[in-house]
Amino acid sequence: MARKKEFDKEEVLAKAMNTFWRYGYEGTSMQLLVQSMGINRGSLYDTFGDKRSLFQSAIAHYEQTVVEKTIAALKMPNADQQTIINLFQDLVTRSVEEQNCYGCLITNTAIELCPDDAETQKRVNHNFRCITQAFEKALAQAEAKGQIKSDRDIACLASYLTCSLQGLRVVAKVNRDRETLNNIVKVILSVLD
Amino acid sequence: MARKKEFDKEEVLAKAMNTFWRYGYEGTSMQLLVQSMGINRGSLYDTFGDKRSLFQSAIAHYEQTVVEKTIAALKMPNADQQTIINLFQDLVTRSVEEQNCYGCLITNTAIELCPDDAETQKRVNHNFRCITQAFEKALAQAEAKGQIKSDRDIACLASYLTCSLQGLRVVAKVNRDRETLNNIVKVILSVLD
DNA sequence: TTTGTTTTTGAACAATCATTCAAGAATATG
DNA sequence: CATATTCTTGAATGATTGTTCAAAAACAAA
Repeated sequence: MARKKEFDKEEVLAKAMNTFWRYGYEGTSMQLLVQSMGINRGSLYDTFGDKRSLFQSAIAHYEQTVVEKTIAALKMPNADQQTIINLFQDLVTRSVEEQNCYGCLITNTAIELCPDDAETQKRVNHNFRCITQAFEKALAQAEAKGQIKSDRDIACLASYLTCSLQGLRVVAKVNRDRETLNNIVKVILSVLD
Repeated sequence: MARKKEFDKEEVLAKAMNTFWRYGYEGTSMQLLVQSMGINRGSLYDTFGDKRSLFQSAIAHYEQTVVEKTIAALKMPNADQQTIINLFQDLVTRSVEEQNCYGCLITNTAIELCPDDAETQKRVNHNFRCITQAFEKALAQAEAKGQIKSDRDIACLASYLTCSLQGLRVVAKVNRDRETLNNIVKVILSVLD
């Protein structure tokens, strides 16, 4: 009964996500978004609301795609200690090899907008809990397999791994030397022995 | 032979530092700086140059004051394992108790401006190395006292502690629950046993 | 084809951005 | 006191900020 949208909503949202990922919230102007998303100003506001709303949508999309993909292996029934090791080693590899290393959108957002923006803080917090829970699942299975001593507190270990992940993302922003990052990961993971 | 400055340069620089600390680089406008520093626009530009220059000065001042104060204990001749433990526990206490918790200016800057801004990246990198070196010194003395096994690689442990510090600052931005942070610190420090 | 609805378009908005500059005020030296 | 130098002041700059809106275009149903 009316005109059709000329663009795919999810597709342009992914582009907005990448722009925010690259330049941060304050560093991304609506003009830049118009260019990177490839749609008109009006269409942008009509579809996604104002800048803040678009950013929230972009974060949500990041959680559903990038984060979900990263922790998918941890949620598998066969996840164990090796899965955790792989996750950290993959992060090092990606940090070193990818030319455009923007870090993690969630980490970046935590630093830039929290704790001033309560809604965003809630979102980031929820995301950290999701990651921690995924670690818990893998850790529990690792313990069942006898890879981890049964007297260890799995919840604490999981929070620790999430924290270590954030630390690595900060360090990798300024130092992308493979050996340095590998050495750090070795020590991080030595806790699991 | 001329008029005197009506303000103390270091004093107003400290105010600028606090503003950047609170709002980030992009989030801080020159208007806000004029207000928070309490000097006129012209005086600001005349004394500190443009926004970017002022920011560099502010970071340098942060390193010389806040960071230096934090790692001073690690550099003492009697520094050892307990000194490291205290540093992490103090960070938790401050994160939980201080109403205005802006995190660490260096961490915030690493996330916001690196790796796009090469000069800033260099500066942050240098700062991380300073912290790591301070950890190394304390670790070496801890090893000499027999608090740490002699087969551990102290350089790796030091990089790891710096990384963990960054991770904690990210987590503390969104979760200021004392127990959670304490549990993470316990695991972080368990590496030193 | 006409009508009703939605999307696209691009100009326009006021507000804020970083930066500049000329004029006035203050101080130290001659 | 006169002069030279520096600092302060506040208005003004043009560019960019996020946001709005009316008109044109496209489509589906009548």
